[in-house]
Amino acid sequence: MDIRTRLIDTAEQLFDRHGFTATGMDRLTHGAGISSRTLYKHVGSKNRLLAIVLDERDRRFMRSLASAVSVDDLFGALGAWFADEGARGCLFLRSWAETGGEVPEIVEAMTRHKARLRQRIEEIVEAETGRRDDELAESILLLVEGVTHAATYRGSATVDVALRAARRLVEAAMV
Amino acid sequence: MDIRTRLIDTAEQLFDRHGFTATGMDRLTHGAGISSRTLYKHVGSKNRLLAIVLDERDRRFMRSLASAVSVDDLFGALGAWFADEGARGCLFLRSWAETGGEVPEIVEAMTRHKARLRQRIEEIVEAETGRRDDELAESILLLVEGVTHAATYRGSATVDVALRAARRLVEAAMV
DNA sequence: TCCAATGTAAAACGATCACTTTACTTATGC
DNA sequence: GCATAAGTAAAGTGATCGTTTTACATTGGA
Repeated sequence: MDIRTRLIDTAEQLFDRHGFTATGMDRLTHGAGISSRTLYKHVGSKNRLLAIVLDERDRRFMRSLASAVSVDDLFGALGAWFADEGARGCLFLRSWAETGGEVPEIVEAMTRHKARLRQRIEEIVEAETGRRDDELAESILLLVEGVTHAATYRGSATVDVALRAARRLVEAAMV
Repeated sequence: MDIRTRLIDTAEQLFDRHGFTATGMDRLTHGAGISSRTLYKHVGSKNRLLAIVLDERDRRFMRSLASAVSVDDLFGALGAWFADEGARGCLFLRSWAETGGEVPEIVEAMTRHKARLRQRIEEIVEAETGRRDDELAESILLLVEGVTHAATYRGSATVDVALRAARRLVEAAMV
């Protein structure tokens, strides 16, 4: 496995499980099995490493939603994501908050991800209902954001609740 | 103003705006205008300070929901909270995640708060519909959690979207 | 009046932070 | 076959971390 990939995977896990600031560079180098010199050659700084981690996570997350054409698909994919990766809240928002919104590259990574997510939901809603519906898309976004955070303390059954609520909102918007 | 109150208020603002780990003890002592010796006499440790901050925030938050008997009241109170305090995501979940779920007193403060929130929503739903409805309450919780986090990047108009979605779910549950 | 409590300022604690540097080894490609 | 690139281990950078301690000032109640 490529050094850079190994580093980014390790960093994503450590940042997600223990927090960004709480994760020291030595934990990262030991975890990835590389020297600190190599780490800095590859990613330049801790902040930049986080930005790269977030971009990579965004790509992987969006890939998991790639084939979704209904809210059933959407929440199915979310449930699979939580089962695979765990549910500890949105890493993008957590990274943004932990750095006080003061690190531009992290603000941008968060903003990019959220814009893509919103766009993807818009597409799914259009595929499901046959027309654009901003209000419905925004409501579904709220349920997605809600289940992402509620699943951390109420467990994965919350995904089913979110799906049923989404279905109700779709039905209500169809008439 | 009481020293302890001043300390807790200062800590809540700094933790919320800049993150828990990123906030050093010197920022806290300077912010509250006290010596580090006094800080430690009063709260014992940084982790304990955070736990106290969270408990105090929970009391204040619950007080802001005290008179709510409908989803209109609920999301009205939420909108007022965001307007007063800003919207940077749930401080309880953020604190829990930043400390990796490894600090018992913070895990407990988060758990207590979420249990109270869930209970309060259950009561509001019962007041609105005239009967207990776990599924509806859980859906409203998802919208509350959703708007808490989506408002950080989509602004306060999201509160209205959440309210309209909640009304739809209430209507759908009434028939 | 004097003891105890409560506060301050400031230094010291050892640990750890992100990051750089030095000195050396190991591959790779022309 | 030899320069170049890419890696290692490990020491060192100065700053900052959370916390404790020392030495001293102020104050309120028995």
